[in-house]
Amino acid sequence: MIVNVYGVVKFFKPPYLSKGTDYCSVVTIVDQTHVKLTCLFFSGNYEALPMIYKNGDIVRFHRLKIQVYKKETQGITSSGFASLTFEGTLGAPIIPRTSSKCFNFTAEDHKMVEALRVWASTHISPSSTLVKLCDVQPMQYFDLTCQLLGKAEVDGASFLLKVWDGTRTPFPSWRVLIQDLVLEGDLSHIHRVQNLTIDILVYDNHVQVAKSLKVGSFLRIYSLHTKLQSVNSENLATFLALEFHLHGGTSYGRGIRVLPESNSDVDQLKKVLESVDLPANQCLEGICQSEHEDSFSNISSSGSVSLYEVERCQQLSATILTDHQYLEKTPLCAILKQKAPQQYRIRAKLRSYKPRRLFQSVKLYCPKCHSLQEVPHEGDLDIILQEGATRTPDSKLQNTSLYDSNIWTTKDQGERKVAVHFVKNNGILPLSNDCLILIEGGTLNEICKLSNKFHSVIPVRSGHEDLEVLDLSAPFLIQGKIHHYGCKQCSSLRPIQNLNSLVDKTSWIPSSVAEVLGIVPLQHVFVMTFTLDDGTGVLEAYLMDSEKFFQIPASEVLINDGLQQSMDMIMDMFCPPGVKIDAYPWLECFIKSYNVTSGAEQQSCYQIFDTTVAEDLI
DNA sequence: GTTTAGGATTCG
Repeated sequence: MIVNVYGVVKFFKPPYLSKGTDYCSVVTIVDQTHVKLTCLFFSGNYEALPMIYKNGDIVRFHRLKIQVYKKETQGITSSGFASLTFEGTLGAPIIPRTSSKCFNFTAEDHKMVEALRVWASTHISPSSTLVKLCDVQPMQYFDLTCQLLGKAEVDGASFLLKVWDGTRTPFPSWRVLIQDLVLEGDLSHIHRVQNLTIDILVYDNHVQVAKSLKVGSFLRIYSLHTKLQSVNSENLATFLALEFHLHGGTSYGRGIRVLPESNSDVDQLKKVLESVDLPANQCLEGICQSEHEDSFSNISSSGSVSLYEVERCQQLSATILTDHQYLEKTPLCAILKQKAPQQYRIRAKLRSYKPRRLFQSVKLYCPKCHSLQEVPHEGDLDIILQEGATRTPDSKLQNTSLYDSNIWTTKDQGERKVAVHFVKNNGILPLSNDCLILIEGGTLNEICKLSNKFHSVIPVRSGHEDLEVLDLSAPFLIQGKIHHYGCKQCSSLRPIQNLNSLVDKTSWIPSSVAEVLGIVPLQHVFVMTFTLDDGTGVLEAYLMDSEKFFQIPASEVLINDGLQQSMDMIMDMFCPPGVKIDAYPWLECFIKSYNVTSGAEQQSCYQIFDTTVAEDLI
């Protein structure tokens, strides 16, 4: 059949040249019925395809043909196809984007767009992939709204785009080597804002599009990939740089789209770009970085270098203090002679550190009793869960006002019973990604699979009067891959029915869940010993950090390859392998001394505080 | 009124 249909865009691929004769765009829409429809659009005319800029946009398709492909209903362009697209933001002006010269738009249509906006505002998650450069993380895919400042051919398969959005990346952008004179753009402007520009390499099918872009135009680049790389330079041992890649293909909507000047996001971007305080920015941050700017070596640096900037370069430090900047530096030899407790600002190099393996440095810390314990291994966890699974789910504890229950009996596993209790929100079951489930008798493998589907999982067992949290050797709450643990000494477990006291039963904030269940949550921390050397003496200081020092959450590092890579690169930057200590970077640290008594002997020990990796200078 | 693509991340 041929239909006219309204919907909210849930997914889309911006128009791209197909292998046939036409441009192609794939769009998935959804509406109040929660039914999704994936549509394929073809046209020899780029403008004739729906002008979708982001998920959440509202569309109206006319003369859409409905067909079946692989047992799924799909929409496809039929002759006379036409579309209208509207911004999805509540309250935004209702202005149709279309290439149609004439179309009907009644008061009823107006109401339809508004109704879809209202529905989308609570049912479609706001586009989390739209990220400013200051918020990009290493190893991330995101959509970038930016202005094109320069472009250059690199080779047949890749092309360089230099863009900015007025904010500064947490790590300096890599600089792609290009031949002199191939960079198209206002070179002096690019030089002026170089600390705010990033280099993006686009590959394969995107090269043709990139070539045709006009410098100065506003772009949205979809599914741009970041990667953190350690780079060797002549005057610094190593530093970290963020690479930006637009890989070949169109998976996940990878592509580039030019945004019209009338677009509201472009409007906002322009305001940000105009308010960028160039002279101040350049003076404070430009100099150190320009040392390793290779693609600009052909551009003469104008103006003189102030003393302040020179000093800043000489002081180049891989860590900085987050407080106590007023303190004078103390040489290590002086600290070693003094009695604890004291506080010092020091400047030293990291001669070595322990443990060498990352997973050995992550521990669980109780902020109440200050005890430290190991993160349970997967194998141990499986055993703990299996022990918890020996009791048979008690049918009296199923289907309460708090949850709906279901029981499964496994085959060929001794008739093991698994009970899953789905926690309701005001008597109604939420969508699975908002839903907390309680599971009795599940294996680690089953729990992991369920935690991918559901917001949160709590392993439980049947008690006398209520379900109970398992022994605190097991995580009391599992969210995605993150396991939340509680302190055995400090917690006094309360019944599961206490979850009823949480008003919003869809957000499941770990600290709130812990509180109502009487659990004192443990914190994931890095625990490491740094051997610091400033040439006057050597001192061992320990570091305990949840995410302030490395700016990497210890709770996630063991389950995230990208974070592990970042962590390894930071440590390699502090302590570059195969390099003499002279070439190591300086670390500026704040340390506290304290006394430890063991038997009759008293010893001074040291801990690093209020210090963080200097992202802007490494 | 053919074909293209038919959502589902990477060579770099």
